[in-house]
Amino acid sequence: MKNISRLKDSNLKVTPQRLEIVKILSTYGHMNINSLYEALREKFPTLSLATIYKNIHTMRDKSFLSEVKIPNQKNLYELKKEEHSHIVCSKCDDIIDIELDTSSFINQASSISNYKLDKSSIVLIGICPKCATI
Amino acid sequence: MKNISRLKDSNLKVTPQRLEIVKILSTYGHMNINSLYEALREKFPTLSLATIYKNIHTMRDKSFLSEVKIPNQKNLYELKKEEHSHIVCSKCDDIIDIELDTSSFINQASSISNYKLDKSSIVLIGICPKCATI
DNA sequence: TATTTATTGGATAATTTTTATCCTTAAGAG
DNA sequence: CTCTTAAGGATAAAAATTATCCAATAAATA
Repeated sequence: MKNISRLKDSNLKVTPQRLEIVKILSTYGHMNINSLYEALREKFPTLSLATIYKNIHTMRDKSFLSEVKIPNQKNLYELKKEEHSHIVCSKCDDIIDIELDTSSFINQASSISNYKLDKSSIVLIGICPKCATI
Repeated sequence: MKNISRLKDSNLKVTPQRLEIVKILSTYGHMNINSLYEALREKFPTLSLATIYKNIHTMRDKSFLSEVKIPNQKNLYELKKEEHSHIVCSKCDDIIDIELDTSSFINQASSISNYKLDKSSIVLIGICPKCATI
């Protein structure tokens, strides 16, 4: 199965708990510690909170997942993929990924600041189509 | 004094502690709870941690300051000003403000996502000029 | 396949961070 | 100047995170 090799590729031992973390995160996209915990407990009722923290940390250290910081929300975690930005609805808090061309933006910032920029953490905030109709 | 009227304009009672918070934040720009606490204790050795949390919250609620989330850092707080982005050095963690033209960027994102976007939280990460020379 | 080693998971304690409570003090309206 | 309301300090309580210990297990290797 694909998730198994994904874990192995990152030098992470394959355990049922870890596979479930991957499964849940690929289903829901972004989750904070608590919702991840609750989702995991459905399959593993005895799973310890410490297990989540430990896994989140090792997975983050091995760049298997990344931490996402959204204004007014707890830290979220998502499976690593190509660099992308996030759009969040200020009404329903729904988050989507979006791939944007940031090059002109980063060039602009580089020349103004003289920093050598290589990464970005971009969150755009607004109203999603659903909430807009309500 | 200017800081007094700034507080009053936001319907915040003017206290010595609050004035010092404004002074420190306008000096250092961005601070997390702990460094703010330590800085405040120099002038008010008996200042309680609760005082900071209470003030940070009411000031945030009244849009007197804003919370800034930077990858791999604790929440930071800065005095409210025009919308701007942040650039952070991944070596020395130094943060600077930068005003960028985000309009084309936001337009791009709006048309792709169908969200009505009105705010952004943008952090660009790289190496600052100082660290680049070392 | 069996054995061994190193890592992981679970339980729990310890720390750290944040929030709540209570009472005294002080800002500022009237 | 007096009064009302909010703020500050001390502290407890709660929530979040990290650390520790040991049994269980993944997976390397014999």
